[in-house]
Amino acid sequence: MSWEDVTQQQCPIARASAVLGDRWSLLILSDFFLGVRRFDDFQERLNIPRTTLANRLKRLQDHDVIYKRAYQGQPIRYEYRLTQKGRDLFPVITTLASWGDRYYFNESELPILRQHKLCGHDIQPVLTCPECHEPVDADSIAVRKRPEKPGLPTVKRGPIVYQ
Amino acid sequence: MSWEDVTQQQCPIARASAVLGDRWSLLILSDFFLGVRRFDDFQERLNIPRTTLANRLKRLQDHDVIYKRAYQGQPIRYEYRLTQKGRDLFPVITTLASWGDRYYFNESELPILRQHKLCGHDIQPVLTCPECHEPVDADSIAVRKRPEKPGLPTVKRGPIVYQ
DNA sequence: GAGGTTAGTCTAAAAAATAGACTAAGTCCA
DNA sequence: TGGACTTAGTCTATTTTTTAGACTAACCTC
Repeated sequence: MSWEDVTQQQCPIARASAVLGDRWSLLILSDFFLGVRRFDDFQERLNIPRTTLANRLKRLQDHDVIYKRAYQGQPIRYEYRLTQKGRDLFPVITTLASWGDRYYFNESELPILRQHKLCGHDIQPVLTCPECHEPVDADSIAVRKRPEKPGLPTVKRGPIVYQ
Repeated sequence: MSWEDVTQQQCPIARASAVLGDRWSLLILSDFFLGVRRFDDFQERLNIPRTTLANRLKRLQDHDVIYKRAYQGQPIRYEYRLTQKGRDLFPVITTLASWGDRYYFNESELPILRQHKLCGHDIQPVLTCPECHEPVDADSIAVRKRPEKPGLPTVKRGPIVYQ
């Protein structure tokens, strides 16, 4: 099975990995959420090779996560912006940043602070249930395969239990 | 700047990318949360090259995300388990799965369903503010650099604004 | 002792990432 | 009119990483 085949599996993480599964994409996305839009700014901030950056921005465009937009003419110059699909990666980047903050920095030494505009607190957002509003973690979720349906592809990678 | 240097930056996403920034790690983690523990199970489910899988499991161990545990003697065989640090990646995998679900599958065709044990609903968890309990997205967060402090390294990649 | 199981390692080939020079198309300055 | 600057890339040769697939170790069961 080629990597292309893997990414076409019946698995949302496989689809997401086709877009974000490499050294740089999460870092590039994180810079987008910090306001970065231009090729040279990404390149200098991340110290990413120019060829690699061009390839990544191309792939993010191909997957409709960002789009290219002229910000001046004469000479025409383009910048990159998040699409709605791209903006919807905010929870992924935020939870990853929280994890990195927790395990690689002391609380008083966090490099970036995130303030909730509504209530004014500096926060690390938490995952909650949209129905009962309780916090959610690995132990509070039961995972199962979608039932097989005629006409739909088989789900191969379901939950497993040993013994 | 080498990749090793990038990953030592004052940035939680850079640290996290040192662990998870590649084709396979998010998929491997996602399988861990589905209960997978053994080398051959990961290998068969993901169709990952055995060499690559061995390298990834090694790296996840080096970063204290998983640990190796004997599950039988004669012949002794090892399985892999998530550490607390690994279990704390649940919000990352879950939000990524939600994003993949939203953009790559119809609602009635989601491959994996997640039920909140407490209230019984099938859910896609949402990100909320731990202080005021309101949902949080990119627009509701204001980001800033930690103020420079003597004795602490400079934060180089802060938010930027054009014009 | 033949064949099976599990968790890897080994090797050569293919693919991807990298550093760094270069290009295009305009600007601004003198 | 020419030289230096800006920005968003491309080009090329080299290095690094990934890959496929055969092989190994150590013990089991028949």
